[in-house]
Amino acid sequence: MRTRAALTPELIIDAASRLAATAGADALTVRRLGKELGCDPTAIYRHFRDKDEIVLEVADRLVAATVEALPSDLAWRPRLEWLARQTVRTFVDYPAIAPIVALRTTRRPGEFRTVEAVLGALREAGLTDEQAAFQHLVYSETIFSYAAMSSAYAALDESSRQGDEAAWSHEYRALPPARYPNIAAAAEYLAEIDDDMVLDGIVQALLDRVESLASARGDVV
Amino acid sequence: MRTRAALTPELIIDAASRLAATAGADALTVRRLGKELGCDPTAIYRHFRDKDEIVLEVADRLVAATVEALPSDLAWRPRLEWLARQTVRTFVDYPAIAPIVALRTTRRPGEFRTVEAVLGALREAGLTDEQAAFQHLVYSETIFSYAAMSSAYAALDESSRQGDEAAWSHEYRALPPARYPNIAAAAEYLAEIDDDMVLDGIVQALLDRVESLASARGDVV
DNA sequence: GCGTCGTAGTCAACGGTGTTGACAACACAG
DNA sequence: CTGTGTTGTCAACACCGTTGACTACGACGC
Repeated sequence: MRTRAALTPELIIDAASRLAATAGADALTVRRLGKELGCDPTAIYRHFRDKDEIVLEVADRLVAATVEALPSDLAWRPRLEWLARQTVRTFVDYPAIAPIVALRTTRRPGEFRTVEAVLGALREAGLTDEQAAFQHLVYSETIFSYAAMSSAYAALDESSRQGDEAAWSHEYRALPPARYPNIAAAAEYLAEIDDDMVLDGIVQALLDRVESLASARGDVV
Repeated sequence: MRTRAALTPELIIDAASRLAATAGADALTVRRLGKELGCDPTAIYRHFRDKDEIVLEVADRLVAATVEALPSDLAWRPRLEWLARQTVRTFVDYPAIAPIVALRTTRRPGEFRTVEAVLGALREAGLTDEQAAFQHLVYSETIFSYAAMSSAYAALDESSRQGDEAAWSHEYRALPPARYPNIAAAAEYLAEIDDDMVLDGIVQALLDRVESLASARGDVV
């Protein structure tokens, strides 16, 4: 049974990436990985200590691909806007690894380069090194968490998602206005807001704050 | 075996809440729930269709308790700041249900009252109904995602968490400055930023934006 | 060329998860 | 007193990540 090419970390990560790209947050399992590679599932443990290590590797690959595609000819603000949108898109496309990327530090090249890029944009905006360090964390934790949540939401089964959307368009409108006056006033608008608009709103708030910090500093100097 | 009080949805949710309050994201399992109640795990399925329904119920109870504790004598801005902090705290205390609350609409009383409270604060700030609807989503999605991520992070095993903290204080400082000039400039500050500060930074950015929208509107009128 | 040795793959198994279907025991209505 | 329907029990299913024993292979020293 030596016809198949020998297993390598490279091959395993490739297969894991393919699985993670398929729908469903639980698409990436060791048993499926074995089937995809045409070997016994436990053979994988000869090359990786545990599943976590595989997921971190796939994660960093995605992060690296994202920052690599970052257009360098943009000003700092559209650059960070692009990065936020692309991050959410990548997370939604790879639901199996999204939660891991969001809360773990991979400590791998892709992450280093992303941190470097974000810090660069913030310093370009005119922040001090200390401000840049802080706003970097504010920006990336916010975007990462939001992307992870979007991803998890997109990976929900159809029925749960439909229920959630119906809530905004129907149930919230049907609440008694006497007890919920604010909802009554806002209900007609709530149903029309989609995810992209919310992300835009978040990014705008974060980057407005960066601009105001930068200009305040500019005034002092 | 009828000495034990008969099972009710109420009793089950109580037990589930107790389990969810213990450490670990996977503290709440059907089998443990059975043990806690002193009955066979599958008896629970006589009262709830599946585990998801239980988790949603526990989740809404927490949301309700949070909004109930909201001090009403605060101005709109400190009120939203309090709500954000308390939400994160609750999520961290109940790691088992945090991811669910963050991305699902529970469509239950606790959620309604929270939405009502946030919308009320935003309208008080001076936003139009449409702006309030939009900023409500921006605020709550951001806070919920961030809280869910904090919760998941807090529920990590000690070793992973230590690795992550060591990354900021050691590995990022050890990167070659030639290739990572921005990280080199910011490294000394990165290690000193803690989670509370980041949350403050996020909330500040969001609410500054609300204020600027409100004052822009005030100018026009 | 032969023996040895480490390693990569296989296999069975463990303990865990949510969930289902058959069965029994009870409370209650007629 | 006899159904009847609800409620708890039990065994089982199909998964999950992971471990330990076993085996077959390639490479190396002599």
